[in-house]
Amino acid sequence: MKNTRQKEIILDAVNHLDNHPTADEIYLFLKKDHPRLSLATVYRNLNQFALEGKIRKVSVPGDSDRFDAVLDVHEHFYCEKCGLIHDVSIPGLEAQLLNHPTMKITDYKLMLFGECESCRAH
Amino acid sequence: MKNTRQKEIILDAVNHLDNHPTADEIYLFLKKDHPRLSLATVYRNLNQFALEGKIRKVSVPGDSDRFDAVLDVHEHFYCEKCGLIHDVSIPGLEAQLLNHPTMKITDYKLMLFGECESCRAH
DNA sequence: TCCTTTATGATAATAATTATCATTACTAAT
DNA sequence: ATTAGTAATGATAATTATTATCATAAAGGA
Repeated sequence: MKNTRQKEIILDAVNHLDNHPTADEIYLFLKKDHPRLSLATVYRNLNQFALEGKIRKVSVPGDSDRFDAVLDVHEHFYCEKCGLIHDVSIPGLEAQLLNHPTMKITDYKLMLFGECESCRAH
Repeated sequence: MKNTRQKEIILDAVNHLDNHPTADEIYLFLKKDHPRLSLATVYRNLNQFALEGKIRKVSVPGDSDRFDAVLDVHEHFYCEKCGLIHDVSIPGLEAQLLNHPTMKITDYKLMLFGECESCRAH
C-alpha cells in the first residue's frame, strides 16, 4: 500500500462531493485538474477504500454504485421524482436487523424509495 | 397484453424454482423442454410480471437480479459462505420503514448478509 | 541514487441487461 | 373458419458498468 497523489485526491473528492457520487462522476470532477487520471484508478481506489472502511459503497438497484464518505450509521433514500439520494436516519434499525434470533446477520444493504420533501412540496 | 405459452411457462418456472432464480437460470431450466425460447423473452416477461406485482425482483448488489414468486412480506438473507439466499421474516420492519416522520417512503429494497444456520453448524 | 515493488494509465474484456427488428401467433371481428 | 390487426417472440446487436491486463511510472527503503 503505497501513498500516491491519486489516492489522496480521490479520497478528498469523495469527501468534497457529498451527494453520493458515482465513480464516473468522481473521475470527471478530478479530470478537470488532473487530466492524466485514469477511470480504472478511480474504481480501484474507491473499492479499496470501501474494503478498508474509509468510505461506504452504496448499491443502487439498476444503477451505478455510489460512494459515501459519511461513516455514521444512516440509510439512503432515493427520490423517484428528482433522482437524488438523501440521507435518512432510522434510529434502532441497525440493532433490529443485526440482532436476529436465528440468523447471524453481520451487515445489510438498504435502499428506500419514495418522494422527497422538496418534491412533495411542488 | 396477449396470453402466450411463453408467459405461462415462465411464470410457472418462477413458482416452481423456489430458490430465487436468476433470469438465466430460468432460461436454462425452460430451454430443456422449450428449445426455441429466447433469453430476451424471459427477461421481458420477468420484468413485466414484476411491474404487475405478480412476482418480486430481488436485487443482489454486485450480482444478477433474482426473482421471487413469494409475495408475502419477507426479507432476503445472503449467506456469504454457501452463497444461497434465504427468506427471513422480520416482523414490524415494513411498518417501521414506511412510516417515516418526514420522508414519504413507499418501497424499499433490503439485503441482509452473514452466515446461515446450516453453514454455522459446520 | 539505485532497486524492488506496487500503482497507474490505457485499453481490452466481461457480464448483465436492454434495444432492435423481421417474423410469428394471439385475439377479435367478420 | 378466415382474415386483419396488433402485440409478442426470437435472434442478435448494442449498451453500460465494472474488472482484468500489462507495459510504464513512481513510491519508499537500502
